[in-house]
Amino acid sequence: MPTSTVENYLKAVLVRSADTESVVSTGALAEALGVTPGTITTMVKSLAAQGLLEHHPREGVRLTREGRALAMAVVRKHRIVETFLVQVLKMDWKEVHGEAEALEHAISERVLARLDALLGHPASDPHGDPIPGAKSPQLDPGSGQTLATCEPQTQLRVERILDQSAPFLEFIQRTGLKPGSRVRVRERDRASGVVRCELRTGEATLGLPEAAKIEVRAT
Amino acid sequence: MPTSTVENYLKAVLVRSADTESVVSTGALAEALGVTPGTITTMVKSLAAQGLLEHHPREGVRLTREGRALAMAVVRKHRIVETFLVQVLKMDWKEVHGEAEALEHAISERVLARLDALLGHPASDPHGDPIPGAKSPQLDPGSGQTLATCEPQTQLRVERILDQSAPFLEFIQRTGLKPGSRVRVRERDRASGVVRCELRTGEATLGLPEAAKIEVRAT
DNA sequence: ATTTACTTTTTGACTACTCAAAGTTGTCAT
DNA sequence: ATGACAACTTTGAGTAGTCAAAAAGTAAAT
Ligand SMILES: [Mn+2]
Ligand SMILES: [Mn+2]
Ligand SMILES: [Mn+2]
Ligand SMILES: [Mn+2]
Repeated sequence: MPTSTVENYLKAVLVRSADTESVVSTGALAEALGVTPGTITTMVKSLAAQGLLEHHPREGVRLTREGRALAMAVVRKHRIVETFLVQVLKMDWKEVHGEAEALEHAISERVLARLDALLGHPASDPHGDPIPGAKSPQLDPGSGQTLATCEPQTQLRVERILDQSAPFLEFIQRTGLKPGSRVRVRERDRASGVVRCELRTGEATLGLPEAAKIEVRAT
Repeated sequence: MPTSTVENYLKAVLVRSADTESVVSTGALAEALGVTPGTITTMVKSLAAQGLLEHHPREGVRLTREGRALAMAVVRKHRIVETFLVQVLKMDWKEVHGEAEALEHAISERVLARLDALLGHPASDPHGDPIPGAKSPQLDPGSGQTLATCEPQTQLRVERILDQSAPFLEFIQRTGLKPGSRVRVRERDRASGVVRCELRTGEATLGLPEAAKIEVRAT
């Protein structure tokens, strides 16, 4: 069985890989995992020796099929656990990430299947991130549209929150925006970078960089 | 934060300590934890250095207040998780122990409190083992009566299953006996060691050693 | 073609946990 | 007392994961 360290490393590579071709730099992994660059190099060589990824020295790292499958299973656990914590245990969706970070390594396939059934086989987690299927292990296409790039005045639905840092989740919680919310961009000022949105419960004002972190889809 | 290894060691000491006075032998711990005796000696010295237990060389080991509190918290998590797995996820009560063995180290106090509330603050787990309270951290008094020692012909209630090995759980599952079951001992043959019990759904026959592993209380 | 700055890798060291095998010690039967 | 034996501890070694600091490579700026 892979250790939780190994699972965390592979997951970090997965969520930072745009496509199957691209490599992820060791520096980015060091940053993401909160360890020194030397540690990444050491670990990456060990993971490569185990056939979980390819190390292209001074270039970066790419998952093998096996490594990707393992990482995807971890992501699936993480997102189902988050969904459970929010929907069943009624926890705040801005505090579940940390809990899931530990639980994703302790949940067996058997328990996972039960949770998934209890939740009605959800397609996305509380942040709007897609849950890779049990059999169809594929990751997010993503509409690519955000509040910063969408057509103004059209009816939109918030799909997912791209930035899941604590301060940003805190911020949008106050605006009332969350996955599933209906919104329409009222006005977007190129110069000042202000985006004003109308939503069911009132109005929200955010800056352009913030608007870019909220993925939407036309309805 | 203590590692899960430390938590498992302390828990193993706790559940093998009759009272606060008695010591647990390192050999018993090696057996229980599935490691060599030398490993226990090494770890025990390290735990003693951390103030979690006292090591009396060649005698045994005793938890400190701090070590006992930590171990009790782990037992509480273990038993609440088991209860959750059975009551909410409808898992088989003979397969939840292994799952809880891992989850007990990954559940935060916050999640624990939510689970506890969801379950209605249960007093005992699916095997009948008492759940130490959040504030009143105390462990099982236990009636001490078993199907092997109780008064025959009286109305009894199964309190807990003392032997939780897979084969025994498998066995009593077939008999229909489980915590909460009503039973009456019909006949107990000293010579052959056969104990015949009457229960709601029929009759169960077990050997004396098996009967000793089922704790009951008069109703 | 050098220099500079930045990233990545290497090296040496340390903690936590574990085992196999050798060494001790306490107890109990002679 | 004297062994003999079982239980326990010590020793030496190995894996996994980590860091600090030194070394090496890359690429852009001069
Ligand atoms: Mn994790
Ligand atoms: Mn999420
Ligand atoms: Mn455990
Ligand atoms: Mn139990």
